[in-house]
Amino acid sequence: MRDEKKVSGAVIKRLPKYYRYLSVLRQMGITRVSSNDLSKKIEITPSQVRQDFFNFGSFGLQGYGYEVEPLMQEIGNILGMDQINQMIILGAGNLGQALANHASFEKRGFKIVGMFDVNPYCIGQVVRGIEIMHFDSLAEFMGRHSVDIAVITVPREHAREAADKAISLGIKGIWNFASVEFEVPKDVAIEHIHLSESLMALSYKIKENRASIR
Amino acid sequence: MRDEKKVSGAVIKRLPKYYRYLSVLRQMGITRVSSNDLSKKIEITPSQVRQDFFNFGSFGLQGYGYEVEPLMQEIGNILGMDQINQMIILGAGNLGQALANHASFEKRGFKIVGMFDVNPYCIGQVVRGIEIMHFDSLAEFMGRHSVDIAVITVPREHAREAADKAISLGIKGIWNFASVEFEVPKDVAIEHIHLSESLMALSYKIKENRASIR
DNA sequence: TAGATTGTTAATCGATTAACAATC
DNA sequence: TAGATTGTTAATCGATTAACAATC
Repeated sequence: MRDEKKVSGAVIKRLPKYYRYLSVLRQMGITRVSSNDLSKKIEITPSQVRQDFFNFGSFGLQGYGYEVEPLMQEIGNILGMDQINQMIILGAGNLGQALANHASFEKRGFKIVGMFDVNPYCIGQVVRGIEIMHFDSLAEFMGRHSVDIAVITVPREHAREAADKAISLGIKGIWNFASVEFEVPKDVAIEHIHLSESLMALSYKIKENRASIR
Repeated sequence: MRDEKKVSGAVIKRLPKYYRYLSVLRQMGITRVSSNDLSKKIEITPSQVRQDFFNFGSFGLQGYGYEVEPLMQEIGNILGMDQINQMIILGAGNLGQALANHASFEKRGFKIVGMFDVNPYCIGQVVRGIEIMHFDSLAEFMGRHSVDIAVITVPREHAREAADKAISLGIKGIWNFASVEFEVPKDVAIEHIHLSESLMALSYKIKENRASIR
């Protein structure tokens, strides 16, 4: 890994795309790929593919291209797919349960180990083998388990509180679905899924398309 | 609106953030805000706030700042919040139902008018007042209703098929939750929510944090 | 070897930031 | 009027693209 200079967010956002497409190629039995092939699928230039990889080392062979399997492995390692991330879901409502049922996360090494809520109605229910526990037992649970990621699917007004609690208990990353932005300590990673922002951007694009037709 | 030159995606992504923060200010009864105030909350520079608005016109008053209410109105209009977008949900599984239950979309003018699936078990069920219909009746339904947006929450392998169907029936925008990327005609807008990509980016950040601690 | 394609440096482009005149 | 803050142009920075030598 080229040390020191930090890799830009734009590059990181593309890595999973490479990873996904490489897994498709592998499934198709294709063992070799060029930066040109990759670039077409991800809709960027071949230059950028090579520039992106260059941030982390050299994974190809001049005059030949890249071996699919080892390249996928390398990118996977960069992304941390070589280790399992244990997750808890804070907020076992519709969205929380939908995420718990999303089998493909587990295939990628993201394992849900607990779900928490305050609603007495859903506590004790079992979703995909995971029992929904009361939020009050979170501290005790995290004492017994090594949890890496907290998924925040509680209502907006409780999001910060849930995140703060998880952080104080030593969480490493937060995957936030509540439409609030909050600050976290530098050593806690955070990714936001802002559904309504995405929807508003879509609305903008639709409006723009309508305007350009007229 | 400054015509001709297309507004960059980065700007569009920030508009909903301004909009959201303005709605918070309004709720707090604050009527006036400066680019400096706004910039602190969105974590950008005051320059960028003004530059962003400059793409669309001038909404402020020199020496004074911006009136919260009218500014929010303007940004809302740019984003198309002045009209209602009718949505259908294709795929009434956990995620589809979670989105249907997400009340805040409707407050922003995104109205779910139908849900579709192929699973006989869920067809006929009613979620938040919306009956789940069979996918086969989609064409007939869209003939009777004016639908703007299709939300794709079917499994990955059926995503393209569902999108193609909706496009052929005249959909204006696609909100895609399936982890596949597909091409759509230029006059169809699309926004992707790539959950596993976000999760992988989170994994990267966590790994990076761990590395920098050592 | 000849052809191909990477790794890597240099050039370009676009987005962000700075500066400041306009003006409330 | 004096002070403040926008609107807008110019400077800077970073990311993307191009180019090409290295080399398989």
